[in-house]
Amino acid sequence: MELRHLRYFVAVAEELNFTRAAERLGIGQPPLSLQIRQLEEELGTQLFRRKARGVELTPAGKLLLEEARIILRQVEQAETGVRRRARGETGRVILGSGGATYFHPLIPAIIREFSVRYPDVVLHPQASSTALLMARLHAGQIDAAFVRPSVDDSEGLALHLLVDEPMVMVVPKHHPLGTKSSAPLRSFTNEPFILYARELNPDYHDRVIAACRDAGFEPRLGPQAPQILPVIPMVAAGLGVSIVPESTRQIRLDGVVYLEIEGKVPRSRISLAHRRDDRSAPVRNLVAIARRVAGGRTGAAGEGWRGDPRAP
Amino acid sequence: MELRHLRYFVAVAEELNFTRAAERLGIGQPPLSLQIRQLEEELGTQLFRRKARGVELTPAGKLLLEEARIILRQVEQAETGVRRRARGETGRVILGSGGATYFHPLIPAIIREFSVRYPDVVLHPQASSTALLMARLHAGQIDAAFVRPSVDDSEGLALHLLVDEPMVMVVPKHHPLGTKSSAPLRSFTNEPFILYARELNPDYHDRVIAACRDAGFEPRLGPQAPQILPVIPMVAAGLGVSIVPESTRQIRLDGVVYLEIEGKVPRSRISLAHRRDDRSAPVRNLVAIARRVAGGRTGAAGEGWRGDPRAP
DNA sequence: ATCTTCGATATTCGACGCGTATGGTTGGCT
DNA sequence: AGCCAACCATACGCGTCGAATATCGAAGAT
Repeated sequence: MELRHLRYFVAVAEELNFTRAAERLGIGQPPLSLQIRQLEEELGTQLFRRKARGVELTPAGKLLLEEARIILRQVEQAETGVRRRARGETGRVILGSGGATYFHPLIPAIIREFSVRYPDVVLHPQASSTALLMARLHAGQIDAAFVRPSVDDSEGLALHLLVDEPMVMVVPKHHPLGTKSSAPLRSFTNEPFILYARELNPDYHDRVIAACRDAGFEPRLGPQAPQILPVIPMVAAGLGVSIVPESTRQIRLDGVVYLEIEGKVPRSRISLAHRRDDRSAPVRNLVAIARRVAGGRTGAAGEGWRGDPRAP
Repeated sequence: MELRHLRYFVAVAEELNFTRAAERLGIGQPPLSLQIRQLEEELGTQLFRRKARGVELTPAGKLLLEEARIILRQVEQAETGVRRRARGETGRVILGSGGATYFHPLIPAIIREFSVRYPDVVLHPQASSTALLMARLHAGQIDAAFVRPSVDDSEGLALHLLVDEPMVMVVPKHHPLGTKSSAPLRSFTNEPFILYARELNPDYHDRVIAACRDAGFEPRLGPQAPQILPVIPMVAAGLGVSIVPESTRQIRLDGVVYLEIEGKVPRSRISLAHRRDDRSAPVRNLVAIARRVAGGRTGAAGEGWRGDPRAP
């Protein structure tokens, strides 16, 4: 049996007239008669009772009409379903977010935009550390992730630069610098410097150290934080000072003060990472939307997420 | 899209190898490749990712695999469903029963046998009077009925004789005849004779009267009963005497006594009636089973349902 | 580097679905 | 009663499409 048989059968069953059904199908009446006859022979039973004026359905024909309609509808739904899946309009994206990237307004904006454009793609957000996310990406456990990457192209992963934001100093409220709104980085000489654990993101760690050396001092290492985010409450607790991406200023924790860095400003990038060989349409769409929402800010020397307080 | 595409697709998706799938389908590999390509073009997307060693499903392919399996299963079920319906193994029969026919053991035996043989045919039993059942048959409200018919072939209805049973006399317990086990019909001379209303089954009525005249007397008409069945309690109530089909002896009502008729014994027939133009398979099957269960008793001069107490 | 595996391509053949022409039956109209 | 119109079945030629055979090409495996 082929779908043609069912399509023809439904047409005849609805018209109860071979000639009209054939016209509706855009074929001649004789081939239609033949196809119906074939169907009847294959099923071993009459489907229509041929009367002088048109035809009528036999009980078996009535049953087949119900079934055929269901099948044809299902085929149609399968077609559009597959097409939509291919366009990335349905499906699932497990989306990681690390390094406190979700505090940058661009990230929720991207996610919001994607959800609006692709409401039938189920997003599974997952917050973790950049290093863990990279590993899970490789392992196929997640599909994409917002990260502050160490290298621009780790094996097999594609990275799309979205943000390049300046970092800011963060000190306890009652720190001598607490009344200022900016300071040179070297003000941190001899201050206990809270850092993101090196194992989890060597690049970030090293860039911070390098920034200090650039500013002319060797940071006095204080306690380590497992992620960027916990650095803030640790500073609030008076365990030391640190520098963090400007977007974490969103965390208006009582007890901490953010200062813009005078002089050469270290910067931190946010990229969207996914497997390079992942041709999945939803991920492609996510990347496209991310780049679009990031807009002009995607350049290698991209701006911060707002009025760029960068040094000359 | 045709079912062929789906069948081929599922084979490839299951084997993940065009060559093996083609073997399984009993076709060559090149045509299989072509059909899959056609399907992909129609859907506007790749369904397989061709790798050096075999192929793998794309996300759209995975979705289509699920859908295709469902569709193919549904097509199969539709086929077998239609075949079964055509054989009368599924469906519905509205089955009337009139004239107290259901007290003849053959009737429940037929119904039981039919239910066992065709467990998926839903039987809707309906007890009524013979005349009403005939009308409903004509109107298509019921499909078949056990009746004690007046004529052997009313317009458009086919009748299959199942039973030809003797009638017996029924008298109140304290009637002078109440101690006997048989009597001549003329013992009813001058007794009030309870009869089934003539309008509802003229034939039955007339045959009873004729039997009395044969026996040499004119029955003295007593009260009328709307159906055969209520005759028995009316006799028990002392309203008169009557004759009833032997099978109603099953009703062992306190206060009535049944007597075999000596001499020429009037008889009553049970037939299975259905519309002559009704080719519905379940009805055909019901007729076949009824004739089989009725066995040798179907002859025009068929026996009673047990040891035939017929006059010579 | 060579061989093997496996899918793609090219070409021919055959079957089947479709169109045109025609026949046959039945119900309705005059 | 007879003719006509409606409508399905049959007959036959044509074109398309699906399948088989032969061959190629790419990518792992040894």
